[in-house]
Formats: sequence, structure tokens, C-alpha cells
Amino acid sequence: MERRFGPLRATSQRILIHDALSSQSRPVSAEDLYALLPKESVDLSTVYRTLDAFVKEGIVVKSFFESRGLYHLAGGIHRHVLVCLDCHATEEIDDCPFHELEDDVESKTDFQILYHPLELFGYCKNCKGKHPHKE
Amino acid sequence: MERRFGPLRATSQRILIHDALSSQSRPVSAEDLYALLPKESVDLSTVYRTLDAFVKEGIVVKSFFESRGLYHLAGGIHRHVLVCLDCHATEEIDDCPFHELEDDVESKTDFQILYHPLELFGYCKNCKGKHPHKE
DNA sequence: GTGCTTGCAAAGAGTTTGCACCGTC
DNA sequence: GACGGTGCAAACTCTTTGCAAGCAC
Repeated sequence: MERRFGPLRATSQRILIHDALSSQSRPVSAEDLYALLPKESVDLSTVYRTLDAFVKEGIVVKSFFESRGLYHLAGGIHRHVLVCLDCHATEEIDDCPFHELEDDVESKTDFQILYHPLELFGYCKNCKGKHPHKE
Repeated sequence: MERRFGPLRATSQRILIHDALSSQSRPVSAEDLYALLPKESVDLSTVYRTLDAFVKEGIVVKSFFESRGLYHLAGGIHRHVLVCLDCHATEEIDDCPFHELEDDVESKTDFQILYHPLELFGYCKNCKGKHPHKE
């Protein structure tokens, strides 16, 4: 039953949170995650604190989508999405042409890149008729 | 002194907001924009409502950066940024290899794409030593 | 004049923080 | 036993909303 979170202590709350995260195939918000945990097992503020700690350890990756933070285990998920500015419909894009660019950017900037969420904003087919074609 | 915001009425508040936006070379938050306006000329809630209306008209583009909404006039700015997960240092990337992909995605998905903010998350050169190399 | 827009105030979501107690190492 | 971690409650930031008055068309 030994688990390691780097320098972080292996509390029951952290184990629960880590387990819940690993059961998810896409990024979840702190509140989503809280809802996945057994009732009363972990406080919501602890969920936030734990996720932050995991992010600092590189265990978890945080991204942002429409003003909320989303979390997932590092080394996993890839979320690329189209968002309609009018009706907020979203559609996922499967192929990602971006991995090759990562290496390029890493060498130019000296960052170690872990994750590259991508959102494309525009109008979906139902809404684009309602708006003049800007560009 | 005639200005047109599509079907939106040309109120003094909207003109002020539009002017303030066009003076900015990078995306600003609603509160930033509010601070740019003459004191007491526009209420903060009106700034939010106006920006939303402009977004629906395609006059303004909204993106999100670390949980807050950022706004800029359509057809202008391009913000691509590296973010350090530890110290939150940011660095901008200049070249964008993504325009060619846009056409591709547009034809596949039937979206009309206006804007593609991009954030790459990882560790900066000062912080990457502190974290085990995950992948 | 009609109905979109506004200011004001209040509410709401999501997230953070202070503090005393608790549990891991 | 020390010190990091937790629950609880309160505070905070950013944003949205209801309503009556105001202004563009």
C-alpha cells in the first residue's frame, strides 16, 4: 500500500484524489473530482490544495477551459477543441500537428514542455451564418 | 461621428469601450479595460455586457488565460505563450505554424475559425531542475 | 414611443486562506 | 515528536443578473 508522491506525504486524501484522477479519461475540474470522491472523505479545499501540490510535483497537469481550471494526470490526455463563440458548441479535433513543433520550441526557449492544450475559437456551422465574415 | 457595431446601438459607453480596446496592443481583461476608461464613464457590469455583445458580433475576440477572460479586437493580435507550471513565468513565442492548419480544420469541421490562442505548459529553465522528468 | 442599454446592488461561481487540530514520517 | 496536511468557515476575485430608469433609433 506504499505510494509515492515525491516529497509529499501519502495521506488517505491524496491517495483517493490520485485514484479518482486516474479513473478519468479527460481533464476534470476540482469540483468534478470532488463529486467523484466518497462523500465526506475529503474537503473541497483539500482537493484544491492537493491538486496544486500535485501540479508543482509534475504529477498532475492543469489547464484552463472557459475560466475554470481542469486537471489530469501528467503524461496522458490531449485535449484539442473547437469552441463556437456564439452558441458555445464544442467539437474535439483528433489529429495534432503540434508534437513536432514542441521540440523546436523547447530548443529555442529552454522550456521543458509538458502539455499543450489548444482551443480554436470561431463560429460553428449553425452560427456562422448569423455573423458577418470578419477578417 | 457615426459608428457602427452591427445591430448594436452606438451608445457612448460602447464607443468608449471600443476606443479603449483599439488602443491596446495585447489582450486585456474586463477590469483592465475598465481602468482605462474615464472615471465613472461606464459601469463595470456594462463593460462585461458590452464585451460579450461585441464577441457575439465578431467585433471582439475573447480568450482565457489562467482563469480570466481576455479581450481584444478581432483580426489583430496573436498570443502564443509558454507558461511555467512552477513559477508561472511566461514567455511569448513569435512564429506560429498554425495558420496552415486552420484551413485544414475548417474544411474538416465546418467551423469558421477566428482565433487560436495557444498556451504551452511546462517548466522554465530555472524550474525544470526541480522536477523529475515526467513523460 | 419602443425596446435595447445602462447603473446599481446583490448574488453567484470558482478558488484561496487562516487557524487549530490531526496524522505521517 | 515535529511538521506537513486537513477540515471548517470565511474571504476573495471575477463575472453575471434583476430591475427600474435612460437613451438611441
